[in-house]
Amino acid sequence: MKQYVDLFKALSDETRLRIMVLLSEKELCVCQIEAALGFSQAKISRHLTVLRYAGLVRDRRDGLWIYYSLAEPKNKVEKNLFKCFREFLRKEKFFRADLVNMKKCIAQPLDVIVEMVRKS
Amino acid sequence: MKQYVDLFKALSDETRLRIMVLLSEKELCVCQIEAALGFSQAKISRHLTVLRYAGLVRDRRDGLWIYYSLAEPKNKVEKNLFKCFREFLRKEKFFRADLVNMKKCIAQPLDVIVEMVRKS
DNA sequence: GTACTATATCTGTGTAATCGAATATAAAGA
DNA sequence: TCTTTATATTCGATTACACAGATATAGTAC
Repeated sequence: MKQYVDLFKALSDETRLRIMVLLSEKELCVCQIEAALGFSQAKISRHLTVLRYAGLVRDRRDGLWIYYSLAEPKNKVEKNLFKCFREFLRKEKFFRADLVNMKKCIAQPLDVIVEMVRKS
Repeated sequence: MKQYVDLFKALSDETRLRIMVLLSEKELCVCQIEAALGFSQAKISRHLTVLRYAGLVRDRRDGLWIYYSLAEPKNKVEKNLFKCFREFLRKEKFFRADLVNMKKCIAQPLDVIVEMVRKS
């Protein structure tokens, strides 16, 4: 029971929904998500922790960079939700805008992205 | 965007999840939900208001009694979620227990249910 | 009209979630 | 070892949510 409540609670926040749509497209490192959404490092990191705790995403370290991606769905509800992200939510205009912005960001190397984010 | 956040927020509470599973089985009036879950009238009513505001349920008045049922899904995400309730969540043991209890309750006439609920 | 009843809403209170700003951690390179 | 850097966590303040108990509303019956 708590498992499902936590699942929906993790998704009941705008920032986390936007992160989930981005990750359903592609594995991303924290600074790339930061740049794509234009939020502070602390904010992104905190929300990633919530998603990780709910078992929706997993992380992989590569030196200083930490990459996040969608986790394997643990049940049929999660499987269906992931399908919703990949097939339906990404088509909504606000999420499309995030994806376009993300594509633009990740075209640049990581250290350039970080510098860009720090500036603003 | 807010539409989807509200959708998941409405589902991120144990009482509301349990109500949704009950309603995905059958239209029910407030006192029947009250009896099936064993919560106070005010608590059930408050949560039904949240679900109604999120557009997940609709109500129908019949004299003094007000019946609730699942609303028509407004998009593919809702459609998929309703399918999750009907096909997957109802098979989990805690939700099964609610359904069994609900069946037992609704076998009695409404006024008997109300009397029963008031006693405890 | 009054009395009654099923449901909705308000009020006050405790708890949990979110935020920005500051600080801590862990890996890399010198 | 010392410095730098990407990410995580803590702190204090604010806001949102859930609850019980009391009250209001809207229908029924007389």
